[in-house]
Amino acid sequence: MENFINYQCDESWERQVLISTFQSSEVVPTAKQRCQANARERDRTQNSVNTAFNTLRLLIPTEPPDRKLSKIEILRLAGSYITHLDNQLYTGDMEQPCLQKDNTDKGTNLCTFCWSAVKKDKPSTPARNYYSYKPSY
DNA sequence: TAGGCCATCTGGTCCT
DNA sequence: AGGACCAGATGGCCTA
Repeated sequence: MENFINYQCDESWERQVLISTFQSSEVVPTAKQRCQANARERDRTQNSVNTAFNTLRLLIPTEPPDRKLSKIEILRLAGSYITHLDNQLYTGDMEQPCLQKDNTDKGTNLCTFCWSAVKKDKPSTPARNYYSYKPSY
């Protein structure tokens, strides 16, 4: 019969708790390393991934500015916003709303950020009034 | 209550 | 060998 020690992470998930003792020299480090890896992965997700999402979120203009966005919304809107800025950079006209091809490739639509500026009925400065959020990507 | 979103765990792969 | 990164699975929470 194999012998091993049965560990579980404690309630704070920071350390191993000895549940029961058996005999096996192989299982012990594996369980401890697993909890350590879990902790590293939590830290990476919270401190690295989520911080990156939060940083990116701050660069996306919305109305209201603190509007809650999901992660997929952040990614999609960031892409749309980059396209919007690229269009304005390409035309060199910050006053003229930029156009984007729609998904069906059958025509063009006003881009999300210019659309938002128009919707706010402040056409004089569209480049600075794209803070409304329309959930179309 | 179903669906969306998220945090966490887990095992695999890659890198140092 | 150990850590970083990644993707899949799972369960909890929230909202329409």
